[in-house]
Amino acid sequence: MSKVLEEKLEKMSPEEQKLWALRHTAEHVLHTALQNLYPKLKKAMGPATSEGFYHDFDLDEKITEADFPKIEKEMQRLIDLDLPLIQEFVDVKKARDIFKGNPYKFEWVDEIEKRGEKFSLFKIGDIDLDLCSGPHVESTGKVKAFKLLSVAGAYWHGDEKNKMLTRIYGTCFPSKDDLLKYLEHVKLAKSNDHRKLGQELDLFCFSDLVGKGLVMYTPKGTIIKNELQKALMNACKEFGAMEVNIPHMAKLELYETSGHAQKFKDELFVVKSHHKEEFVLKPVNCPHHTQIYASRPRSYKDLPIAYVESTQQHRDEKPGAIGGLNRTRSFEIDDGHTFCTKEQITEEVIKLIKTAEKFYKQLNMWGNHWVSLSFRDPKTPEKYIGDEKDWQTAQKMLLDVNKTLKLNGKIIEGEAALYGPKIDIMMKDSLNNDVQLGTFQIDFAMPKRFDLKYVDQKGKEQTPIMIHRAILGSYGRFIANLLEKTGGAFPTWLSPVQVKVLPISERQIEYATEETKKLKDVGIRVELDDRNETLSAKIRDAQNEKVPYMVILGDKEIEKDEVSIRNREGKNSTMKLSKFIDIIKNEIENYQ
RNA sequence: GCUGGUGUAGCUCAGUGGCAGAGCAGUGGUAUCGUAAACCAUCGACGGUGUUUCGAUUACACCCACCAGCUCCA
Repeated sequence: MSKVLEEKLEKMSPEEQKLWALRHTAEHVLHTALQNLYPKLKKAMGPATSEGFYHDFDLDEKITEADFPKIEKEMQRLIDLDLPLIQEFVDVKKARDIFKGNPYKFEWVDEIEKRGEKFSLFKIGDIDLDLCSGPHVESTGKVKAFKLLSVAGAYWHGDEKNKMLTRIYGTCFPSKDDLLKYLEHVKLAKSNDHRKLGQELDLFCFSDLVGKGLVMYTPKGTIIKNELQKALMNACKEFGAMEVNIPHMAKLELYETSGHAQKFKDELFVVKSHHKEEFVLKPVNCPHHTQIYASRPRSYKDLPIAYVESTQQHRDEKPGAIGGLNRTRSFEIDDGHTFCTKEQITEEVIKLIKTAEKFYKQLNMWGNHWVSLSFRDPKTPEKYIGDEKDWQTAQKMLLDVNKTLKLNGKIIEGEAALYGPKIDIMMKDSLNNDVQLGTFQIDFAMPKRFDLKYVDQKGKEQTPIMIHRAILGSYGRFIANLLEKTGGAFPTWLSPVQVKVLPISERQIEYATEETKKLKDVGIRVELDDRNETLSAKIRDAQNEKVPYMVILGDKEIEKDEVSIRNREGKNSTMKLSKFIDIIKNEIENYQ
């Protein structure tokens, strides 16, 4: 068994290990069934995953979901035969003999030979023999509830230079009940897809005329974005950050100096001037911020200097990478850079992450996340800039921060930024994919490349360190995630419409207009539903819009000079309008 | 960019090699209504460009957009 797999299994509970073995067996059943149905197919590889399993194979014939019933039937046949899974060990020669004509398995054989491990094979009855170190359940009959989910392409070894194989995803559970529950859960999560909710709640849109991956926020979506921005900028100013503002383009030279141009040249938008000049739309803000820092001499007494702004960035992403609000070609982020001494780094990062924690907690998002310690991949040093020693120092600092703040971060090698390691706040989206929101990055390299300086106590010039940071990251991604978590029922302070006034009949419209104005005058976002509809219809619509409060006005309310309040949970109460204003104002202020 | 799929009205969905259908929304009316959909009428669409065909929304090709996955993500 490979070291990686061994470590992975060690971390699992006995139940998880059992499920893993079951899914792994289901995967063998899948590839055996495929081999039976498509004799020309070349098996490549297939593991169990946290959600199920998949198998990658090479086949000229096209396979679509329409073929699933046929494949599932063959799988069921193998399951019904209740074939035992038997482990065998062979030598190199035998292994090469068995997988003759299959370059993928040959590669595994070479790899295993190089590692000096034993050639372990698993046999399903007498039908299938595959290179595999297990573990498995004892027989195919143990696979009680499985389902094929989707078919997709996947590069061999995950490298786009390699051939694209066909991948079939499936899942498997100990019982039919568990499987159904899982499928139901997936369906529910998909119904909370931010793209669907954004359309339904009228928050943002796209246009073919404007272009792919270019989002536009509607008035309601803009309210959410602006409220987040206000709250965030206030939070940042609490620890002394100063707002700055930069243009959306710069000369290519700026990014050649920072190192971005070399690494991301295919993703830069180029803007041509009529004066023989060429600019690029800014893909990041750090280089601009270094130039604000560099605009005057700095003393150690000035440090740390923290710049922050909410601003758009533009990246010409590969078409296949674009989707919804999670990856657009123009997006706003809350970006900031702290210039400090080496000694100040840890304290500054801690301060920033604490700010983020507070911000996420306000929105009930702290706890849904996991923390990635995104370190560099020591195997591919060419992907990064800066000194080896600085990287080690920075990564050590992030480990300390992780420990101090009990972030429970996972080290992910290869996820670092070009110039330094990061601590990333990660969330799951409605499709269970990881998305990065907040990020905190230590950068020794860029200040050197821009030749940034400060004067220390002894009057000597020193190079500062840069901390790149975003608390919520991209507003689009953040709003998408918040939408998927809340189903669109935003807290009152973020709700585009906080109160909807519903007169019961035409008789109350005049009165309702006055009450609406009173609410508007105290800064509450309120709408009057004066359509010629029944109360039930108005409530239904307001409910679907996820409006936190409805103010219902009929003859009774007018007579008593009171309002009837219905919240979006369906609870009713009656009170004076002034009292309602106090309650809602209080709720909004306490949130922020 | 790659593999596979999808594209019919603002939204959700039918349907067809020969006049494209519904529900909701919108608009005009009637009812003046008490906590999740009143009633009647009415407007509105085959993503684009070519090809085959007497005739293409339907078949084919290309383009565009969207979806899932892979790759990428400063």
